[in-house]
Amino acid sequence: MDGDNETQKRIASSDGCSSCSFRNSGLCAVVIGINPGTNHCRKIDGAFRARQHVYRAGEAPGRIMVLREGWAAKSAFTPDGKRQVLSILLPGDTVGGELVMRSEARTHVQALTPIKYCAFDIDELMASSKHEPKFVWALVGLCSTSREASESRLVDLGRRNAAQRIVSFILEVFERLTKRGLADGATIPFPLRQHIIADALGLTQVHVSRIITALRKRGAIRLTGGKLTILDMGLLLSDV
Amino acid sequence: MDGDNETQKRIASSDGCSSCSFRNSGLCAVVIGINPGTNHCRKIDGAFRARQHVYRAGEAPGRIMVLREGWAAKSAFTPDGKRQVLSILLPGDTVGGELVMRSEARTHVQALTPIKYCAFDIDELMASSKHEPKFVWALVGLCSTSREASESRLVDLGRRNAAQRIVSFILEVFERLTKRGLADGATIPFPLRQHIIADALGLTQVHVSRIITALRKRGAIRLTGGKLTILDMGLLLSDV
DNA sequence: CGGTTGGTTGATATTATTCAATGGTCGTGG
DNA sequence: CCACGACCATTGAATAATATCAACCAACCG
Repeated sequence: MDGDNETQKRIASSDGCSSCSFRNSGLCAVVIGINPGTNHCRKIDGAFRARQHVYRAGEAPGRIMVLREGWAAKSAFTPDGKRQVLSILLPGDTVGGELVMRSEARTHVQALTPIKYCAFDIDELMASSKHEPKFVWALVGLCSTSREASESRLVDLGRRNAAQRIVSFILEVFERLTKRGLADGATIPFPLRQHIIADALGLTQVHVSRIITALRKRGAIRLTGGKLTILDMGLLLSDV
Repeated sequence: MDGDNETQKRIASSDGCSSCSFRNSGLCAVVIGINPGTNHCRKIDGAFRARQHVYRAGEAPGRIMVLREGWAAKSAFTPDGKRQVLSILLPGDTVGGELVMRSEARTHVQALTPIKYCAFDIDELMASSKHEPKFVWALVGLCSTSREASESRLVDLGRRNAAQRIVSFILEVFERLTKRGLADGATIPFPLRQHIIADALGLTQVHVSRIITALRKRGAIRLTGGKLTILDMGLLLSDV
């Protein structure tokens, strides 16, 4: 589908955590809490270029990652090659939480922009934390959050039309970025191609184009140069 | 939407577990393992009639249940009242696992047939098991399984047509029942109304009717009297 | 400069919905 | 036993939503 060659550069920086804005949230907070001291838990920093695969279905990456910068998409493919994007991964998101339960990935994760991540070795993590209820609860939290996200996407795909899906998709991304402090008022970074949005929402790129054009003409949003601004929330919600 | 009156009968049978076919699987096995002895963990047996709500979004049922008999559906509703069935619950399934993370339900669970269940009080369960890694891992397992199910449904809704969705839905149910020993060869109980199937797959009841009719005419399945038989797996898969 | 990627637009085709009518099944009460 | 109502399934015709096909444009990059 796209010939990338898995050449992520790995930087052996033993602790970028102190400067990381996600050190106090999600998985990182728990891991750092459980393995205190300077060298909480061995990890590897790394990066991928836009469009590279982080891992593919069937692979066993053996590590769980936290996105530090950039966006990625987790997707599944039908036997006849159609793609369904299961979730959009934003900075601060955990990638590969599923690998704790089954070492072999069933989904593909692909970088949508250049990304930087930090990775924990699953075996080590399990060895040191398997019996730590705090750690396991963190996994429950991660899984539960992403299940809720899948379920609300399910409602979108099953029972809402194209315009409603796109609006609720935009709002979801908007809120997630805002919570992480990555929004600038009503403006968020929005590097997604229409094709990805289409594959996330069960639509075609052409149809996504039409609807986004309509939203723009209506004056509900501005979307240029990888930035999206919500100009009028009322108008945006007018057909949801 | 439907005037039911929550009149579940509660039978104070302190231990139906010894005769329960699900005592060695899923949540029950873990709870029994953690709280050994005759009275492993206080629980309540109960029943609902077909169509009754087990709980509604916004309620805090305060207990987690295991379905012993009968089928149920977990659904969400859009603001304009459309229903999306998130999952079909079969005998042996855990109902309300989500309530461990947030006490207030965000989904509705409704009995599709008369059901019997057995319920654990969440507070008690948490008090005795919160720090038991085995218990928490069981939650990870439950959540993870249902997330995978949501995700594969997501692929159906996003990227497959009506016929493909219906076939894969039938096969999913077939496999789940078979795993639990509730199938009789190629025949399974199938008490689902077309309207429920439609709401699970993002279709209309009318369209479900057409497609099932087509599957019957083609000789792929037999479906009468609440029983479904797969007559020809090849034919069934011919448009998937 | 030419190739590639991403986006827009129009014409047309397909898929699924909506509306509407009809018949079957099942339980309940006379 | 039959009549009744509630629920469920089937079918046809008309319509709406979305996909497909195809052309074109703009931006970007080596």
